[in-house]
Amino acid sequence: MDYAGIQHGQQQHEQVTLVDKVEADLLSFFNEQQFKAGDVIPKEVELATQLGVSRTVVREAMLRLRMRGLIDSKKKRGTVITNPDLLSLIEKTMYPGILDDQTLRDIFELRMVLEIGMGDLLFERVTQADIDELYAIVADEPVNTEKTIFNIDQEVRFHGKLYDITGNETLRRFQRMLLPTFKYVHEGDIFKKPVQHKKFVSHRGLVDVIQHGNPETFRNAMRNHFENYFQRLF
Amino acid sequence: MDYAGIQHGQQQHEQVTLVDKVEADLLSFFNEQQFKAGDVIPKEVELATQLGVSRTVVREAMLRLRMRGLIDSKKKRGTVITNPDLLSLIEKTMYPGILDDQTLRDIFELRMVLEIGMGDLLFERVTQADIDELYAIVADEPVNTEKTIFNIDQEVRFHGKLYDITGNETLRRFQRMLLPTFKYVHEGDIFKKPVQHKKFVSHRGLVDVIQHGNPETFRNAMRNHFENYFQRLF
DNA sequence: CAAAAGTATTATGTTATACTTAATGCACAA
DNA sequence: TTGTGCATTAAGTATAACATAATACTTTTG
Repeated sequence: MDYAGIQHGQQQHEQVTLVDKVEADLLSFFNEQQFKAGDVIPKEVELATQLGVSRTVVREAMLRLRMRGLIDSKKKRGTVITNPDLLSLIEKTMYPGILDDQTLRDIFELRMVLEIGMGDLLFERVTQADIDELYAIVADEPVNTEKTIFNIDQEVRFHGKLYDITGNETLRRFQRMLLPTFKYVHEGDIFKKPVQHKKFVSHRGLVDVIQHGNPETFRNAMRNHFENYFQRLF
Repeated sequence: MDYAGIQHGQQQHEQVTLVDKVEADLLSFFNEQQFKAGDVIPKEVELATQLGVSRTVVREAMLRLRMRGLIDSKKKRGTVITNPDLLSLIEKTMYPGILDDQTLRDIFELRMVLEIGMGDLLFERVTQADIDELYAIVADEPVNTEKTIFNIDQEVRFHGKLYDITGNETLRRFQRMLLPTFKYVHEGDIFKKPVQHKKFVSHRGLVDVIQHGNPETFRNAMRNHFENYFQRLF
């Protein structure tokens, strides 16, 4: 594993700027002072003079911290430490227009990996009410003809419910985060050939497996459900 | 799904600041102009006058974009569009001290979901060289006694290699991102009972499956490999 | 005397300007 | 042709001043 040369931050050209240093300084300072959520930190000018830099630099560094959800600033009250919200940040970045095709493809794969692998969580936490809801969702679907019209909203509703059932909030956040890319993939031309919307295992089939099967049969069913995507990707 | 009230950005107090607007403006501008990686964007002063704001505001907005890996600035050359670096940002924020226990538990589950679900990618892209390398890694491991000493570095090497094999860069980044939490989980007391380090399926067993099995048998083997974790979580 | 209205203060948000630094390109010399 | 050096350019940094909004304080008024 060659991690050398990986640019970890925002500065791809080795330019360790003053703001970078101040950002790190502030972080270690907060750590030293054992600041916890809600605590007010010194005002910008104080930090600036104390660190021997201009207020501009301090502001830019704090802007980054604020962006990472580490602090929150209000007008007169000053700036306070907050609990970081890990994923909200990526959620914003994750809009597909700016992602290159390879990353989109990666994300699409990632989605399938998640849904195939979630079997155990699903079976551990699913309730009969959940299953009923899933049946209700698939009941809305058009009759299972050979090639049903692909309905993206149905798709999202169904698979979204699966994520809900896992009870894993982080997982659900990830799904919400990846969601925008799916529509894009379906509408775009990531796949060479158009996606066949004939499902090997239908949504209804998956619910049946959840009702009567076990994690292992679910994994296989979900894998089969994704068959045409896999064929296109590989 | 109730998305109302979700605080999406960095400004928790509804203060939509000028920088926020300019940030969004710049993004849509880049999108309009169909900028792709490598393209140079107008210089700060131009953008400032064009948008009718001060250079400072433009700079702060661009600082955020740079932080998100969307642009990269050099001294004379100006600022260019780059492929967004989705995850490096979180990687930095993801240090476990600030995550609550539930999130840590969620992340741990997520890891297992990923590794169980990655079977198909693995088999599609694994080479004999990869398998040899995996065998080399497990060869370093202590002899498989009933309760082997749990070696976190071995663990990381082995499972990290699996992520590498998938050839999915996004997936690998996720792993690197989640990595710090694993050590924390093992050292901390997330689990009620101490983790039994006896593996149901050993690392060597997994390699054997990769050599001779298929995605389905791999998923089951990996599930089994995680058995003691599952027992502890559920 | 207490509640409301108004005023002062304060810390962040924003603007403007000037200076510093490093990379690029061009010109001139070897 | 090659290489050195200077001018130029655009980002990085610094400073000062004003705008804005939230808080604290004071005054008015019932």
